[in-house]
Amino acid sequence: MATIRDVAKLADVGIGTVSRVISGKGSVSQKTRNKVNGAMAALKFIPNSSAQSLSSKRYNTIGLWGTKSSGEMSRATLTKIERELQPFDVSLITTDGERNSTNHPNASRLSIDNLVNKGCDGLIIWGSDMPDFDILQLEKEFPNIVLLNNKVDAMKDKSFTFDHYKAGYIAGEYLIKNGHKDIALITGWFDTTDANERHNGFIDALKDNNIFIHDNLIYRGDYTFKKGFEGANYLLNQKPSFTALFCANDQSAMSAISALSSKGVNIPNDISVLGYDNMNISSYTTPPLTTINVPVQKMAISAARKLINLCYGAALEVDYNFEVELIERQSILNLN
Amino acid sequence: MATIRDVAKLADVGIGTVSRVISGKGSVSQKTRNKVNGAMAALKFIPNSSAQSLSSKRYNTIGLWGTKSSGEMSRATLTKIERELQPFDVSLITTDGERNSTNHPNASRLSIDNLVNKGCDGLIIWGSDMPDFDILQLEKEFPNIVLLNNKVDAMKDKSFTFDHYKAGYIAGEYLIKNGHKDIALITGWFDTTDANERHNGFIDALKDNNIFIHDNLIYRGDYTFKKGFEGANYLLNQKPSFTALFCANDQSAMSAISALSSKGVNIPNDISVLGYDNMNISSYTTPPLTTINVPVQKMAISAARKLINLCYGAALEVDYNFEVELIERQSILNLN
DNA sequence: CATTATTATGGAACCGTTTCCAATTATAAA
DNA sequence: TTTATAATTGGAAACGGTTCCATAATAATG
Repeated sequence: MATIRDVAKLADVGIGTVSRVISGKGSVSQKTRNKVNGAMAALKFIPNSSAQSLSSKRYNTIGLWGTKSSGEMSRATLTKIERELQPFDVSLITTDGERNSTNHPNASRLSIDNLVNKGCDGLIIWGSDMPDFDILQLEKEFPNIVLLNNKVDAMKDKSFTFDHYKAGYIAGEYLIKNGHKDIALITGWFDTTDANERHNGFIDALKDNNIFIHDNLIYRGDYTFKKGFEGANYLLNQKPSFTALFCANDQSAMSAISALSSKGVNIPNDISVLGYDNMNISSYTTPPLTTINVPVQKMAISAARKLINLCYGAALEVDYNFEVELIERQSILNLN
Repeated sequence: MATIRDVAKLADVGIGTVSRVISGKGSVSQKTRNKVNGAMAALKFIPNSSAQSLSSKRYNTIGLWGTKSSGEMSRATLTKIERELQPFDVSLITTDGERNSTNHPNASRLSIDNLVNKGCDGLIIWGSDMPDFDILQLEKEFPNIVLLNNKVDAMKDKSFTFDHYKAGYIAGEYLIKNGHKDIALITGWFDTTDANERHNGFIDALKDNNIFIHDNLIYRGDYTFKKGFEGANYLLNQKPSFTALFCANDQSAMSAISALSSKGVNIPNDISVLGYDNMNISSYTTPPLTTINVPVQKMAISAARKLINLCYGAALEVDYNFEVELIERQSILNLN
């Protein structure tokens, strides 16, 4: 591997000059620049990134921290983020982060420290698996962080999320508007603010219309296909019966549809199903799923841009307003 | 940030000793070791990774190269790989790689070089989007590479894939065994050996039973939901009619089912659908999809292990035999 | 043409490790 | 006790860049 000194020797200039040509900073005459570029090409010179980082304290890398439960952490979204970073020659390190637990009360912070110590200029924290307190603490020590699909009030300009309460409310309203009164629920976990707000929004919408969900008709799921399937089977055996089912995400909705259909239930004629997320699959369930569109990818893009801004100072357009929207397809029957 | 010299001073030892304590290599008396550990803790010392890489030429990072078309490059598989790396304190850099095209005849190689120059000890190349010739060339310059879901004959010990031909053959045989003679196809792209072998295996199985697919019943897809949907609609309007449809992957199968169902076609009574991949979703389509299980995650794990072995010498158990298996669910009708 | 401001340039010093060798100390053998 | 051997230890040199400062070359000014 050729070093900057080899290049300097071949081009018959000083190492400082070579460095200036590489970085584009400082002034170099056109003539010398050409010489240097020629030498670099001849030697197939590639700057050593460790040496660059060591002396410049810039890593050209950003970290992404998220846990399994950020299930939406789909490859597609990662790709969107990578695309934003590419023009700045920044790459992405991903982690399979850990959330805190009783055994490991510090797990999330530790897995983040690992990432940071690896050397990254900034961090995207995906999802709400890290307690607000820890986030604020982290930000003090390492300010280049950005939250994706989570919000901390003291960090408004670094939070990229949308109104989960409103989303839940819209979902509830929609079912009511379509004449449903007997409603069942397959929930997700309740350990994130997101999940709670969404749930509250939904319940409030019903409440505002004097509709209440019977306890028997709430099934505690976990966003997986599996629980959606089991949940639907469970609910089918409950009293009272119901005409509409709201699922915490599209995955559970899809598997719920599958479970119901296999029991001879027709969707939406017998039971309507409403999803949440608007994943790719949801256009292709049978029948196509009516769901709430969550603009994850847009949020991801803005989060990435904000982080680039924080880390490298580039002034990029960043959006903070992400609208939730109900996507009507064919899994809801209008009872009116 | 404390440096190794700060630690040395506080512990009243030489920097070499500190380094030896950090790496665990070389001999240090227990007494000194304790002193040093104490000093490191007191100073919250964290070794600077750039400096380590610069002087040791070890990056503790491996790169993953794959393109969009490696659609299976799901988050779940990434996580499996990360899990294998974690014990070695190695992290994963992902790229949204580019395949070669007429405009960019060297795109794949360039995007790989970018990754390598970033500093990684090894590389996983996912899918068959890079021409064999380029792979062999790359291996000469950078031998720490491993192929996932692809095979190059001269690199048997670095190739982690399974017999795509056999998989295709099994698929074909299964349809025949179930009495199907009028068969339609939604294919993927044909620009990878995988895809071709799978296709050939399927066709050969039919051929061996004197069954031939009518040209009208082959729809050229691209593994997306979209094309699966369009393909199914297209095929429905073709003559001759068919009783079974084989899709190049589960995504197209799922959307094909959706398209067919929405036209009033009953699966499997009117038309049977066979998928390929055994993705998570395929248990939860309506009806659940019969499909070919492709052991991507197992392959990924072994690929990661082999790479760790190449890069860091650790002797890990590595598997090269990945069995394909037909998963019977409810999307195929037995006509016999 | 002399003087001043501006642009170019070379290279030492530094970033924070690892590695190696020489020197020292401890241990075992004689 | 002496000598040979092994275990520890310190620190210079090296890894390959960036940065800054002193100096040289060039351009602008009066």
